[in-house]
Amino acid sequence: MSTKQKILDTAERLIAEQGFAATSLRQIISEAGVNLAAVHYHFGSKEDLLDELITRKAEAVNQERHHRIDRCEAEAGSQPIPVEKLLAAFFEPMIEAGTRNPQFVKLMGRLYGEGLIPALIEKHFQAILNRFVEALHRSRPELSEGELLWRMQFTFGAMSQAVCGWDAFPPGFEMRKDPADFRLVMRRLMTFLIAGLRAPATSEAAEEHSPVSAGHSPNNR
Amino acid sequence: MSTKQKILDTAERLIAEQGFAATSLRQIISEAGVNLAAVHYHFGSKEDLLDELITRKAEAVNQERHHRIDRCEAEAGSQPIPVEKLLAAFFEPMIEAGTRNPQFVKLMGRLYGEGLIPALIEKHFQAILNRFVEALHRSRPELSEGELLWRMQFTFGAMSQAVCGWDAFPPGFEMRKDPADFRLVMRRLMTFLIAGLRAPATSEAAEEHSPVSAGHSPNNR
DNA sequence: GTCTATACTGAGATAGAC
DNA sequence: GTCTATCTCAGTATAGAC
Repeated sequence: MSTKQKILDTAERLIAEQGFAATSLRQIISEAGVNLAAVHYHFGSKEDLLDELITRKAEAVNQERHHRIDRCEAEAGSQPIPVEKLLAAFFEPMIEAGTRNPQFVKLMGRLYGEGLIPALIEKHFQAILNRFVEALHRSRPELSEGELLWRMQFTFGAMSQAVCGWDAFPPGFEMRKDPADFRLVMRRLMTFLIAGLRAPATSEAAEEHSPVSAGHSPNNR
Repeated sequence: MSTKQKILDTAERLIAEQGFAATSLRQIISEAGVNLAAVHYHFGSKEDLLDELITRKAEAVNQERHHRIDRCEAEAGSQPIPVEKLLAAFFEPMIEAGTRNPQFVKLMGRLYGEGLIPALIEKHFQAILNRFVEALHRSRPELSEGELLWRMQFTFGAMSQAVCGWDAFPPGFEMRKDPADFRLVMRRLMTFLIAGLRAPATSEAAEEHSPVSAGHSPNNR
């Protein structure tokens, strides 16, 4: 295996396990059995190494996402795409990738949570995110753009916690794991997100006495 | 103002703006106008400084959370607490704190996203999280413990993105901000989360062809 | 083109003078 | 309580071996 491959594989594993900031280049090169300067020869910097890691996996996932949304739009004709189909188009390619290689998806979740390197997010996900939001806008035209964007933000926040797996659980809960595998967790995530995205619009009027429970009739559950 | 106070205030501001990893002690002491060793004298380490930051604000918020859940339980008697009341009991104290001091809430959101220092999360939030999950369990007894814990995880993932504010938005979307203030965003978050937490249980049976859209009838939206 | 050795700057941490 | 000096380890840069 080439030096470059050894670095990429080791980095992917360690960053998925520990996060980006917590993983030093020296740990990576030590476990990969290569020289420190080889990293900068092949990648330029730690951040550029991360960029390569994302590129080599995310491109395929994002292409598949575009194809699935294409198909949804073809099926729907002039109708909006149902929210659950849109979510499936976005998440299933990631789930497939994660089933084959859990490390990569975990790495992506960590990066999103760490708020890492906005330029990387932009470079690799700007296009597909735009498409997702615009399709969502057609599915939920009664939502303001502001509310739509925020729901997207909530969606990816929930996702990032989901794909990080049990690692991200608060200590004390992690011992209560059930044997849920990755795909079951993803289905639970979809259940949660579909309901959240389908929720009626939040009233924009300020409400002094019940400021945070707008848009819901007070019933049980 | 005492050296200790100057360090705490400057650290809170900078960490809220930049994140924990991205904020160096040297930047903090430079802006606070104190000596580097003073940080270690007063706090011991960068991590312990963070601990103090959390302690001085989170205690009050968590106490208020306990009081609100107490009141909900008293009102509900032997009945389960409705999900939206439980969420309000958990989030409104944070929203009040964030309205008075946006920096602190933003800092907490960043920490949660960064996956920072599980021991800190455990120390400051274990008790209240347990209470939240147990009350949620009574409200949604038909959900397995696994699904319940995951929904809690999704909930806090969404929350962490929400309180970080527009800072966490992918570049390209941040320019499309509407003038949503903190309280409106929080109400949108509640709308989203209440719907997600109320969603019917996800079927645990493996489904080969529609693996991620279980628990939902295929209708529009 | 690839990789090694080594040095540079800035990070957090610590010992000890005052 | 405070500050200087110093330690180790991080990411980075470069000169040169092969």
